[in-house]
Amino acid sequence: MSQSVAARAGRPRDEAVHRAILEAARELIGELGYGAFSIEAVAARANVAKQSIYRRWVSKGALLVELYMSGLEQAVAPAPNDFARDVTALLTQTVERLQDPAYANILRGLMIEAQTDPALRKLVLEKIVEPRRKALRAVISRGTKTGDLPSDIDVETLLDFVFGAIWFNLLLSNDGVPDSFVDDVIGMLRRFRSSTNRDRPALV
Amino acid sequence: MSQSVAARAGRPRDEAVHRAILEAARELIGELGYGAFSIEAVAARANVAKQSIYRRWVSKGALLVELYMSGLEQAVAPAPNDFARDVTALLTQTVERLQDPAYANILRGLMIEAQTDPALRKLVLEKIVEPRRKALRAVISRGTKTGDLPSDIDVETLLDFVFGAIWFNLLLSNDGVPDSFVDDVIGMLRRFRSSTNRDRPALV
Amino acid sequence: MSQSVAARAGRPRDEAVHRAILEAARELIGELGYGAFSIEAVAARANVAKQSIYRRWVSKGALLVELYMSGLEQAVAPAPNDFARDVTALLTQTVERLQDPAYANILRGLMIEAQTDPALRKLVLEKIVEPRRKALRAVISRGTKTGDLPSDIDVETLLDFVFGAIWFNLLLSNDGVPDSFVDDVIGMLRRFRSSTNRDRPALV
Amino acid sequence: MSQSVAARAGRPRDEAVHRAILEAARELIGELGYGAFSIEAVAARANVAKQSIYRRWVSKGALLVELYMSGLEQAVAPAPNDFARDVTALLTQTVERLQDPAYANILRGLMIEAQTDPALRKLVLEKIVEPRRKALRAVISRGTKTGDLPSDIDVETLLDFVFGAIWFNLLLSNDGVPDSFVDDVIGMLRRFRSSTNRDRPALV
DNA sequence: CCGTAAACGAGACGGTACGTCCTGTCTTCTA
DNA sequence: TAGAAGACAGGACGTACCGTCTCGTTTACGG
Repeated sequence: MSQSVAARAGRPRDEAVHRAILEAARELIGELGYGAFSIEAVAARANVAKQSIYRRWVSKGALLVELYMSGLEQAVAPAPNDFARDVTALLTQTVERLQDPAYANILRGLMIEAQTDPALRKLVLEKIVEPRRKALRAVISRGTKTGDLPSDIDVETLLDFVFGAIWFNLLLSNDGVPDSFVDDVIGMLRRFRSSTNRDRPALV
Repeated sequence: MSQSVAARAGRPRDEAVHRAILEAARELIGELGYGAFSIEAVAARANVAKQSIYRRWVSKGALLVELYMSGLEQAVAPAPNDFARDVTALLTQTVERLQDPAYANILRGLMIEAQTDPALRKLVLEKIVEPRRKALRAVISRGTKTGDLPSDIDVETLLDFVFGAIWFNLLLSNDGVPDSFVDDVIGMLRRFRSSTNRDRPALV
Repeated sequence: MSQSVAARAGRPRDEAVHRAILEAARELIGELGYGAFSIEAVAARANVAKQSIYRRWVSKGALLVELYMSGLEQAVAPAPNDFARDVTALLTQTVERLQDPAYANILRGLMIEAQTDPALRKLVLEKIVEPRRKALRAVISRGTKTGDLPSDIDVETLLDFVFGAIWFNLLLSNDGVPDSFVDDVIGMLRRFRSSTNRDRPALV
Repeated sequence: MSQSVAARAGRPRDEAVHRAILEAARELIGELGYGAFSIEAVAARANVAKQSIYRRWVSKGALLVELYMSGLEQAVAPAPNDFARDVTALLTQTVERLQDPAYANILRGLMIEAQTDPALRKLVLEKIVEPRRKALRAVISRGTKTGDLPSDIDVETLLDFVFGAIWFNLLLSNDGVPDSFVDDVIGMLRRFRSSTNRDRPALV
């Protein structure tokens, strides 16, 4: 929680080393895939000692997390205007990033590592998964207020649906997340809207 | 012609060896997780030569596929009565299997291996993913005819939602697929129900 | 010692198989050297079952022995005329056979196998080493009678010298047994002769 | 310039590891023979990673070479007094070392490996064979000057004889190099002695 | 001429060792 | 202390052969 890192004794970490590692890692995983992504390979490509990597990240997974985050532009909160446009903006941002093989492979690698590293699994949830869910949760929440979604929609399950589908396509499908994905989701969300309008009165 | 498979020359594969491997593998992955699942460990526990494993399966992943399938009872087609009950039956079967740590770990392992093995990814889709999708697709299809679901629902995206959510929970969530999952899905599906008839025109 | 093998029940050994194995073995060891000479490789090249090899020879070494002997023409006893010519004839025969890479490699292989197989070591001594020594021993013996060699020469050590030098060159030298070898030996043997003539009278 | 070898970067090789490997190797090959001498066995007995062996020696044979040399006391040049005593001293040293099963097995192993490894064959010649030949060559050379040997003796063939006989007995004979060997050689060398002066013309 | 019995191709099997790769830690020298 | 370099114990990989075994099929001979 201490923000300004207490200046430690001795030689300070070299920022250039940090960057060189991230760059080498991104190249490797982007060009050759996760299979070629080993600490040794990264160190070799970055002309850096293995120890310099372990000094900064506790595991391959931790490096992947930073690798994923380092390229993230500040996620701009969508101007709250139109529900469909907000959803589209949010998901398009996510999906487009997955067109980049580097990003896609980083996420694949994170998923692999998380399976045998509980600490990393937690980290992935906190740093990568939850922020995205939070953003979509906010949009959905606004949608329930504008009537674009039923007010009693099961938000968490809906989030599981949407992000689950993205992960699934990323990890298993032949062509990654399909181009039509965002539209498809919008199409599904529209289904809920109407159910609100007409059903609800009849039932309650 | 009644001889379905021409008897190959040479000593036939020993069925007991086959079983011993699968059993050892299931024990290892069930008790110690995917991290302990190495060909060497399986061979050692099964009292079998490594080569006897490589002779049967081209990769760790291929073994995992058979491991997953070997325990599958014939999937009984649900008696086509009630939509909600059919969905419940189908998903409960799937979700309950994931309570078994062995099955869950097998699927986690498959996901890991599939990331660096395109042939395996295809195999997983064909042998594991698609059959389940097919089953749910059939139930959904019946649902559209009985009016439980709108007839123009986007079936494939819906399947992505449901199975994506399952995979996501299996791979990343703290507690695996939640107990309420099947009910949650039913709840979501109900949202679509009455929307079928004629609210589309009103919206578009 | 029973010469006519008692006719056993069952299918008799196939002589063609026998020959095919020897032929394949000779090709392999001649062309690719002893490193490529494995039972599996021989069986594969001969289109023969491994068992058919083990049925005939207890070990790789035993096969090598037969391989070595199978090509040996009956060693003609040199007509007892001139000492130097007898020695030359005998050694030339030996040395020339070693020009054939197949023979040379067979002997190298035999030496290798003999190091870890006492039974084979004995066999090599009996079947390959001793016959040659016996032949040279006879020539030397005649030489002592004709005065070409001193009568009290240490025959066994002399045999060790000559055949030791051959083995040494075969196994370690850059170019195998040198072309001049037979002449060199004759030259050395001549040294002994003269010692007889002059020393002996003075000494005895 | 006093720093004979530029200190290489990185952690230096651990001298204790080096010794542990040699010791384990010597024990194995001495007690159990060359058949038990595998890199894996050596690593296991030395409590050392296989890689630590491969890092130091390119092959089993290279390790054997060092193993052979590591125990060699500085070969003291024999005080040039009596020819027979010099020869005796030199050969006794060689032969006695072969009484040690470890040394004998090391040389047997070297011979085995050299047959399929040309680089090793060269190394054995350079590091093991040639130094011994050089030593005996020097003694012989002195012998020709003192009249103990004819001045025009064929030195290299003589060396082939002596060392060939040693190798031959080491590799194939029932009891290794015989106890009488050194005396036998001396006896043979004496044969040459008086032949030096002028019997050549008489013979040719 | 029919059954017994071994030979035969084929290839499975338990084992052992190979040489390589990578992990995460360590030890050195040089900033 | 950081950093490059690389050693280290350990673990697993996938491959190659070993010598034995178990199949189905073939080929003699002896009753």
